[in-house]
Amino acid sequence: MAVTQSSSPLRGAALEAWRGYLQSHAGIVRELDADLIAHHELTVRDYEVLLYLSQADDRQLPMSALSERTMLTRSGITRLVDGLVDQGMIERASCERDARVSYARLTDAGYGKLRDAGRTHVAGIERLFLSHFTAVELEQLAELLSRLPGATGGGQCTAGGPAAPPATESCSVE
Amino acid sequence: MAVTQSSSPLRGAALEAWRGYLQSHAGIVRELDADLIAHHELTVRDYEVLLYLSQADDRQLPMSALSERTMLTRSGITRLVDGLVDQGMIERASCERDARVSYARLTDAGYGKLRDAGRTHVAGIERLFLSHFTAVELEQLAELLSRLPGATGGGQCTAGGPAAPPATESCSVE
DNA sequence: GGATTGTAGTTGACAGATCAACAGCACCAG
DNA sequence: CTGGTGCTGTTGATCTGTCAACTACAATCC
Repeated sequence: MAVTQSSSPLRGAALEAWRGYLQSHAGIVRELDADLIAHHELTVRDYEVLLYLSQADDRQLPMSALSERTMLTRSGITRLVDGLVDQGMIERASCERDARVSYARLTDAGYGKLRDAGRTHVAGIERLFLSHFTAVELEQLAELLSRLPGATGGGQCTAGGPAAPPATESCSVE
Repeated sequence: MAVTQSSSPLRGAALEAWRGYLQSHAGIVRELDADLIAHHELTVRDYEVLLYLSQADDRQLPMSALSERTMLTRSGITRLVDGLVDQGMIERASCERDARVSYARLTDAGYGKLRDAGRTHVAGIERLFLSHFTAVELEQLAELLSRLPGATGGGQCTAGGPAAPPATESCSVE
């Protein structure tokens, strides 16, 4: 389990890897957020939600599915979606089969906004993250990061709803 | 520059790498935080601040130096430090040479708390992050992540204060 | 010296997210 | 069909951190 020396200080590559992991994340997310807000009045979180919806069947997803994908709390998602509903990008819909679930559905306006913002966002990701690596390195990185907790699969929708994840995902609307 | 195709959707390894990066970070930090709070009533941020102070000369650092290292705003650091002062882990000190700067100095109580919490925290980092990689892989990872913005060097103290970073850093008090 | 410019830190107002508690519904056991 | 258990989503209270504005001081230029 490699936890035998758990009380020894972190050293060398281990420390660098960990620090790099933490600090780069903070810096990149902050800048992506600033970019998206400046150009589209949209948060990275907002964008993420719109994106997930755009990839789902009928462009809708139960709240809890959004919660899992975004790593937010259910209550966090409720409030985030509230905001997007106020802006007209999302509308709520009820589920016929299970009256507990409430779908968040992407509106046409939301889809349009997502397309616009997507250009900015993908450009940002490439500039701040992808452009620093070669294709081979990206594969290495993907493989390494996939072993970490939370990164596995992304989590399916546990509700019996029709929210089967599409086979090929993308990070901007195509 | 590799930004020529900036409007194309992210695919394959690029997408996996990026998703893994985001999701693993959220999951790991959340769990580390829960661990530390449960066992020591301390946030990861709190821990980070105490750690940086413990590594500095005289166990003190100007607020802005803390701000750079933690990737927090100056105002964020003010409030975080306020909390740690209330808990008696940090005390404020003024600078003789520059009346604008205010040092945060680690108290003995804070140092003790840091030592205790360090065991939990390092164990958590090893369990959630390090244990998934070999030594060679950690070197690769460190090298790859070091290219990302925000991960470079960690930033020195811009104030003329005596806060020269130590040559060998560690991630827990030794 | 005196004015200008820039830096360090704090504060008020606010956004973002969490936790705990709750209401409504599904489902299984009896 | 009735009761218990568990899941979904929302709400109130709270916390954390940001932004913008401000004070106080330093440094530079005239």
